[in-house]
Parts: sequence; structure tokens; C-alpha cells
Amino acid sequence: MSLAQIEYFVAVSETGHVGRAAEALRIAQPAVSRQIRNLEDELGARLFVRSARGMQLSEAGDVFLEHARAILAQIDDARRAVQARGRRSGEP
Amino acid sequence: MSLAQIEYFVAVSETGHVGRAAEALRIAQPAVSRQIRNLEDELGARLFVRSARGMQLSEAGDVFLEHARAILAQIDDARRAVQARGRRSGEP
DNA sequence: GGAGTTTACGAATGTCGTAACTATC
DNA sequence: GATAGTTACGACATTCGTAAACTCC
Repeated sequence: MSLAQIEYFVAVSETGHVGRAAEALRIAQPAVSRQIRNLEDELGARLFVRSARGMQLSEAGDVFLEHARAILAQIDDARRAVQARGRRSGEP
Repeated sequence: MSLAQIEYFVAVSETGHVGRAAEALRIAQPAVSRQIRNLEDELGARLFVRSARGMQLSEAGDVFLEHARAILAQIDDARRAVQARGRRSGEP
């Protein structure tokens, strides 16, 4: 599991399409498709139901989405907190 | 920022040494040293005070450590939650 | 001089993009 | 036949490990 995979997953969840997500992320579709598949393989669960019109969250995917957003938010918090503290007392 | 960097950082924080952390992580020292440096560069703050006897958390590092642990815990939560749900209603 | 960290460099791994394939409507 | 996702494959980038160099007691 990588942060990129989590970001890709959230993008696909929000757009409902691998293609739209890839466009928003400024990368090509296959990269997104592969990472989603890798993530599903690692977790041992299908996160999306594939249909001919796009990607719909499965139950497991729905559960994961909340956690994924929390993780990304926490990463952001961490970055902000350490940068604020780092500037105050840190480097030359 | 990557999950590996966060794991390496926590390991160095807990052991107080790059070498001990590397041993615990089952990888070589330089890999840990580089990732810590990359993390510091990206965050724009020194996370450790280097001394001749090891690595001590700086103030910024202390702040980051709490967040780092929270992130890893949340990753674990996510994994557990989606696996529990995935097995129940998911794959063939 | 010894314990510990960092730099240098080649090897291995992973990720990406283009192009071709598959499937569903 | 059009739309959307996946597979194949070569190119690019990142990360790793071994070996050597550096630093502070």
C-alpha cells in the first residue's frame, strides 16, 4: 500500500471513472488501473464493481474510502504541523 | 513523503540509531539514512539532532512522531476494516 | 581508534506512458 | 461502433546494497 494508491483510489471513487480520475491526476489511465488492482490484490478485496459505464464502490470500497480520506487528511496535518514547528526553531 | 519513510522515521525515533533501526527493519543503514534525509528535505525541517552517539529527536521531530504513529495506526485500521468487510461480502 | 552516519556507484525494483486488446452497451 | 477498463512492453525513475569516506568522542 502506498500513498499514491490511496490518492488514486479516492480520485476514482470521486469521479466514478478510471479515465476521469487519471485526467484529474494528470497521468495516464493504465497507471491508475494498475494501482487500483494492486491495492485490491494486497487488501484481498474488490474495492469497486466494474460496469461498462465506470467504477462503483463496493461495500469494502465504501468502508475503505472513509479510512483513505482520514489517512490523507492526517498526512496533511503532519506536514503542516512539522513545517510550522520546523520554521520556528529549526534550520539556519 | 512515503509510508516507508514514515516507518523508517518511527524506527529511528524508537531506537535512537540509524543502524539499530535498519537492523530492525531488515535493510541496510544507507537506505534508512537517505530516506530520513529525503523526508527532512521535503518537510523543510530537521527531524533529528545528529550526535556522535546516535539520533535524537528535534522539536519538529517530536511533533512529527505523534502524527507519524497516528498515520501508521490509521493505515492498519484501514487494512483491517476493509479486509473484514471484504471477506464477508466480496470475492468468489 | 571506534562507533556511527553519510556519500558514491552499480544493480535491482517499481512506475509510467504508448499502443494494442477486451468487454459491454 | 463507441465508451471504458485492462494487458503488453519498453523507457524512465526510485530505492536498495556494498564499499569507501567522513565525524565526533
